[in-house]
Amino acid sequence: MDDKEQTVVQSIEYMKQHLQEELTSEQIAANAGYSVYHFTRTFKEVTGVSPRQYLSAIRIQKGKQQLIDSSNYSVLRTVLQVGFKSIGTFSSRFKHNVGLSPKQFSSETKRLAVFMESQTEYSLIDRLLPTKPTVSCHVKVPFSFNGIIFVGLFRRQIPDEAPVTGTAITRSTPFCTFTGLGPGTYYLMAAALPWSVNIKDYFVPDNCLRSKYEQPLVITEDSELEVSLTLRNPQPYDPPILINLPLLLFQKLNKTANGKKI
DNA sequence: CACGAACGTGATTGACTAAT
DNA sequence: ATTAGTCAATCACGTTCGTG
Repeated sequence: MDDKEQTVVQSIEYMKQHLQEELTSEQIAANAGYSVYHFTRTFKEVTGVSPRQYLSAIRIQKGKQQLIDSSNYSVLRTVLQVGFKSIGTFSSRFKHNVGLSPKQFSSETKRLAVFMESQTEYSLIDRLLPTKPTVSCHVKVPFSFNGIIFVGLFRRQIPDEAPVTGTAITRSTPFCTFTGLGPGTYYLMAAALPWSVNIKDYFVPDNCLRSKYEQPLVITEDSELEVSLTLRNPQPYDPPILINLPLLLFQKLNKTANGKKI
């Protein structure tokens, strides 16, 4: 790790240790010993997102952990431990990020985990319509990996909301094609969830292999892009994965089953 | 190249209300 | 509890420029 990365990793630790408090970028920057201006730049350079976005993401991620861990469910307690001051804000942010409200998340998680486990031999092949624009993606997977690989196109550089489009693949067919995209700028990211004994790994997947295409993908009406992703080990400065991968898979399979276009 | 400062603009926040 | 909406204050992003 170079100096920048170390600074950022330290700051992330600082954020995690002070989650309950109000934190401004100013404080975080001061802790790192830089001005807000320079710190924000450095932080974004390393993580791809602003300190603020990152902090929000950590809060929601911690919330997910709490909701999975705690046997006695209480949104209010979670909210306070995670640094939100109003239940309403937490609830709506959580829903936006995770796709389920805190309560639903808490109650549906086990069911979704069972569903995930049942997907060892699934096939999810999108019909290849020749409609431009298209983005074809090949994923390089380590030989040792055994699990399910999620690939998606996101609006933001952090997977904190459902992808514009996404799919799941396996090592045996490590490629996919996205079609029917509107013009715009997208970020291509992948996460590889190994089969796990701990359901937390499915819902708070911060130790999974991942990959992000370095450049933003600028899609115009007749784009035909071909890109390649290489899965790598997680880095300590990687932004949390807030989206609910099992849920997205579940929803996608349901749509497919209904014969609807994805 | 590493860093700091100023500033306008747009985004985010959390406190509301209110309906479900 | 959740969701949706409003709203004012705050915050931070990006840009531009300055310094050594």
